[in-house]
Amino acid sequence: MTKPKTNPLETPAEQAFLAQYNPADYDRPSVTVDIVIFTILDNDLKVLLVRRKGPPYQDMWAIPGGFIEMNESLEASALRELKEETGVDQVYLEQLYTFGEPGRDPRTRVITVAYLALIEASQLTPVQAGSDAAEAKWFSLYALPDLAFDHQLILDYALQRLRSKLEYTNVAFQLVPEKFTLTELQRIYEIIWHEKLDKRNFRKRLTIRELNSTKQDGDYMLEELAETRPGGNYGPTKLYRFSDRVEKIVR
Amino acid sequence: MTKPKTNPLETPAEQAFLAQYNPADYDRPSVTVDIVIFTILDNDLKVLLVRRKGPPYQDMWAIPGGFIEMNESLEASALRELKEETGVDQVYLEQLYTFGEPGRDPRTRVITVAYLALIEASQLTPVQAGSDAAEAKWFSLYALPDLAFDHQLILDYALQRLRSKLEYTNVAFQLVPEKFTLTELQRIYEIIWHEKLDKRNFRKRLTIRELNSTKQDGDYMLEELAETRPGGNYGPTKLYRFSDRVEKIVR
DNA sequence: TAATCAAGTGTGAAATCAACACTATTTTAG
DNA sequence: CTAAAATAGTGTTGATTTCACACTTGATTA
Repeated sequence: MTKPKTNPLETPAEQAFLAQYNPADYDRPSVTVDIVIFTILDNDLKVLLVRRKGPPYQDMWAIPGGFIEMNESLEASALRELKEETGVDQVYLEQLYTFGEPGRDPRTRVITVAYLALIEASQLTPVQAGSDAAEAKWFSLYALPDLAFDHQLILDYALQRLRSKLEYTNVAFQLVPEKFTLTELQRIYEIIWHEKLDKRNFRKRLTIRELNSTKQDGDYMLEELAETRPGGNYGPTKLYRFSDRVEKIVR
Repeated sequence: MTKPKTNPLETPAEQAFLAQYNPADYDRPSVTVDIVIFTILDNDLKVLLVRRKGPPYQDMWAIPGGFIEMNESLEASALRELKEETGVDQVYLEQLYTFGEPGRDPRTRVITVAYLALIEASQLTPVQAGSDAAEAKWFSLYALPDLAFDHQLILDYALQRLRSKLEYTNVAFQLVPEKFTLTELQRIYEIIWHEKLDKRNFRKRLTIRELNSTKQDGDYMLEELAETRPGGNYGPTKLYRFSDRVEKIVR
């Protein structure tokens, strides 16, 4: 178990000795948490990037993140970073993948646990979205700058995950305001998948998934409201909402 | 970005300073890799566990694993541990999840990157499977002992992943010998899902999936052989094999 | 007030899924 | 050696799901 050496042959005595070793005695990598934060803004899928203030990769854009603290869970760490960057803390958050190639940070060995967060645009105050005090900016996923470290890889991974998750879960709900029209919901899918969907089939699938999913845990309910969109739209425009917003989807 | 402190307000000068900090200066957790190794043995789904030789959790069973080395990728680390435990190194290996709750190891902060490995029973030499030099043993997933650390949680997670992966990929191929009958393949599914499948539907789905999947990357081909099983079976027994065994499935 | 724009709604053909039973061949037991 | 037992192998039907496809209604805007 507690084998710090590659040597495959050890006497029982050696094994017992090694097993008692304190893990704190060994070389340890740094561990960071990076968060891919997606939102839908201006009819486009955007990701939040921050500009690096110092080397390495000075002035390049990067996924926000930081070192974990010793008494903090990975998820708490991700939430803390997220709050620091966006001011928001009620979001969908999911662990994505852990990247740990030895050369990925030129300074030292850094292992990063990547998270995926979805936040709804209206939760962002204009200050956070626009301010450059922290020099953070939303980028379209289809017009990205060169990224620091292996962050392009992480982003690719995140997009892939988001797309496939959209197929069999209700994560899209996290990207839509409290009240919305079905057309707005459809746009979310179209933007993320980058393809046009058929309106009638989309609505049909929604009600079918609705019925199937309701039997499960982590419920939600697509609820038709009596209200109608105040202004700015055409035709009859029913509003909907999700009565039980999903806190978190296990997988 | 490179913020080791929680203090959310920093002057630009402070930020620039922090950005230059060497990550090696900070508190670092220990990082381990744990591997959930599944195989099918005796008509049952088994996982390899090792008995702990020292505290904490002395004498309890645990998922094999160990500390990563500083110049080794996470995957290489997992492969090394796998080879040490089983002698096998040509296996399906997939990153599962990273567990990092502060209290999960009583000694110090230990973050573990869990991997899932599938190995085919015939690749195991009787020595590794039976020897207790390393005190490793295969346990049925349906008759597990109490496990050290949060390893039960990791195992639950792994089983869940395996089951769902079986639905939309061909990972089962990793658990079957070079040549096999369709009935044997079906048993793999039945054992893992813990439910009986319809023979005709199973075979039909196989050929359908076959046709669909072949268009993709990471191809495989279910190939019918002229041979027949030498002995020990009833009826006509066609043998099959996968002509291009899958190295690795991305997800 | 006429023209434009998006909302909203149903059907049929094709593919997929789920349930279901018998015959042929080999092994094993008497 | 012959009968009984065990497993291999094979299609059809009805139900469900998927996909393609077009017109009417109502609000906005010129």
